[in-house]
Amino acid sequence: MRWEELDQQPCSVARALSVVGDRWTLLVLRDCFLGVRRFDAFEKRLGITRHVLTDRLKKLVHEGVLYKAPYQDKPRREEYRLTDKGLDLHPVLMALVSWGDHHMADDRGAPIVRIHKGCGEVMRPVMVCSECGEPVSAREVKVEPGTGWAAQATDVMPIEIG
Amino acid sequence: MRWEELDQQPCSVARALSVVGDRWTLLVLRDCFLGVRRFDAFEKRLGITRHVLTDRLKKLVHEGVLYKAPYQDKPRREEYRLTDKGLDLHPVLMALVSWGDHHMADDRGAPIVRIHKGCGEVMRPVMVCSECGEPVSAREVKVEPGTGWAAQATDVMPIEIG
DNA sequence: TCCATAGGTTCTTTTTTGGAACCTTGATAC
DNA sequence: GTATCAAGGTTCCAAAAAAGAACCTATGGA
Repeated sequence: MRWEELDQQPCSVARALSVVGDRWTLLVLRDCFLGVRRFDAFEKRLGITRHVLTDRLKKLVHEGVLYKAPYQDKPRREEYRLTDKGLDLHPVLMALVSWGDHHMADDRGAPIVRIHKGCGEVMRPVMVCSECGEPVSAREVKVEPGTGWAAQATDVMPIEIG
Repeated sequence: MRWEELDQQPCSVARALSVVGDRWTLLVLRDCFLGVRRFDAFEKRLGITRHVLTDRLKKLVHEGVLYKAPYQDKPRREEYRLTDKGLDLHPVLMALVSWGDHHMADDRGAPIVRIHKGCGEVMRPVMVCSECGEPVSAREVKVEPGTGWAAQATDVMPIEIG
């Protein structure tokens, strides 16, 4: 499979990664969630080349994850903001943050802490089951083909992890 | 910032992405969570080139996300399995699945469904606050520097998203 | 002897990045 | 009026990474 065919796979992970799965995209989105909106701010913070930044922002707008909103005329300037589709990526960033805090932090601890406005406490994100509310780990989830499953000769049925 | 310097950033997202943030790594891990363990199985399922697959598996072993376990002698063969550090990436994959199911599915619905063994129901993963147990969305989280924060001239303080 | 299998390595070509310079529109300084 | 600056790009070239195919090694079987 070529990278460009990813979005046609019968797999939500593959389809999601076809949008956010390349080198800089999730870092651009991290900055979006931190409130960064302008081209030169992304450039300065990320140290990304302008060429690549242009490309990633265009792609994210095209996919409906960001939208361009004018913030002045004469000369016209536009900034990039998260759409609802983009805001829905928050759990992905939170999951990465959580893993990074746990497994990649140095001895000084987490560089950034998150406070849940609802309860006012410093929080960790926890993944729970939508049905029973219990935290879910890898071994507690079984996968099965769903309605969108279209088996192809090259597909391998998912099996359970041991 | 060059891509290779990502792991030195004072940001858990950047550090996490320095391990799993390139083109094929998260797809390799998806297959690990589905029970795939052998080189040729990854190759057939992903359609990735052998060169890139070798490189990604080596990197994941080096980072402690996978480990090699022998499954036969004469000739010696080894398979790749998730370590605890690797299993902890499950929420990242779940978050991507959830977003993909919601925003990238075609009209046939999700290709794969997940069943929570604990309650037996078809589940969606939900991100909740570790302190109060309520679901958290992007707008309900405030970020602040933590103990590992080491401000540098080029750093920009996180601001709240609007 | 010939073929197959698992797990790679090597080679060449095509795409992506990195890095720097240049362009455009208007605002402001001299 | 000329010079400079800012934001948000585009263009060009070199370096790095990925795609695609062929080759290598150890063993086992027909």
